[in-house]
Amino acid sequence: MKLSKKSEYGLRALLELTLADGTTTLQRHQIAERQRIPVEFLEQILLPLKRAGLLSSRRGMKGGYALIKRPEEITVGQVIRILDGPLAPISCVSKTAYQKCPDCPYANKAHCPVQQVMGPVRDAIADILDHHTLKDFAAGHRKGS
Amino acid sequence: MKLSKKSEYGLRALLELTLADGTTTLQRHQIAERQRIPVEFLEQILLPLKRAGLLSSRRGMKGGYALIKRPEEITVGQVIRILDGPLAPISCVSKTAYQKCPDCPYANKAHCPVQQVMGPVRDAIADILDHHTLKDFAAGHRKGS
DNA sequence: CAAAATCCGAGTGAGTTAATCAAGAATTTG
DNA sequence: CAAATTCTTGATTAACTCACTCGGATTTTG
Repeated sequence: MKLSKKSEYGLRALLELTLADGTTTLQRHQIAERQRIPVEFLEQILLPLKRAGLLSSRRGMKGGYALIKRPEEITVGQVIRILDGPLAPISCVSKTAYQKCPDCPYANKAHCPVQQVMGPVRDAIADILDHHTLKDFAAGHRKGS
Repeated sequence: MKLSKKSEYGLRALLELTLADGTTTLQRHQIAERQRIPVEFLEQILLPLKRAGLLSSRRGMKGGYALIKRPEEITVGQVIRILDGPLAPISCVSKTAYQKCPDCPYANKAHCPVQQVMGPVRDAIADILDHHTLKDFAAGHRKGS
């Protein structure tokens, strides 16, 4: 039940980009400094987010990254799925990537006790993360500083 | 966000013990066979559960394991905490094992965006797992077979 | 005492995580 | 055009975790 550094950094990076949204693009090292993320690691986080269509990038001297979508259109769940894969705590209750447990003795899904507990857990997690957008994320932050 | 094999096996093992509750004690290999768990691995799962006071054991020829508490007194959350540690997806939102993230730039807990999202996630997970007992676990199973 | 069972610590191989490095391609500035 | 800056991409790595595995000690029964 753990959130990876990758996802954590990814969310914090997107937060920085949200705060700058519309005004400027941000460069790797700016994001990295502000959020204390190792630059080279950040690099490999921004790439999949770009490929997923969340942000754009420009190379060269005045390059950098910027959000493509609006903050209220990007959910935390989306980001975590891109960086870390399915939200489900066990693959047999995943909706986006269902997979039978190889050694599970319960042929019938409905009768597997693990699924009966973990199904609702998956739904609860997804429900929160898929309804929490970058906008909310940034809002909480602004209130603080 | 993943449930370990250890916890999964632990829950399945406790299910077997619940089904046998009152009638007999079960031995490692019986549990292992019925739930298709490697015996030696099962061993190191049952031990901490014993130390936590969930079950008793007897050594020697007519030995085995049995539940100490009643199934409705043991929650899934408890079991997972014993075997895998805190439920929280990130230590800074854990209630049983809070720890500041070493590199988090947000001094004030209330203003950290990560905590604002993950706090509710932790609560939702704990709420489900701490209200789901072994009795429920076994009930779903019985209905099936 | 011998057989059968749990107890317990240590070890191991594969895989994942969190970075790090280096070479390359695009873009802008002078 | 050349140099500087920045993103792009793939490879590599060190540390750690996961899922077992093993060997030996202890306890109980027959």
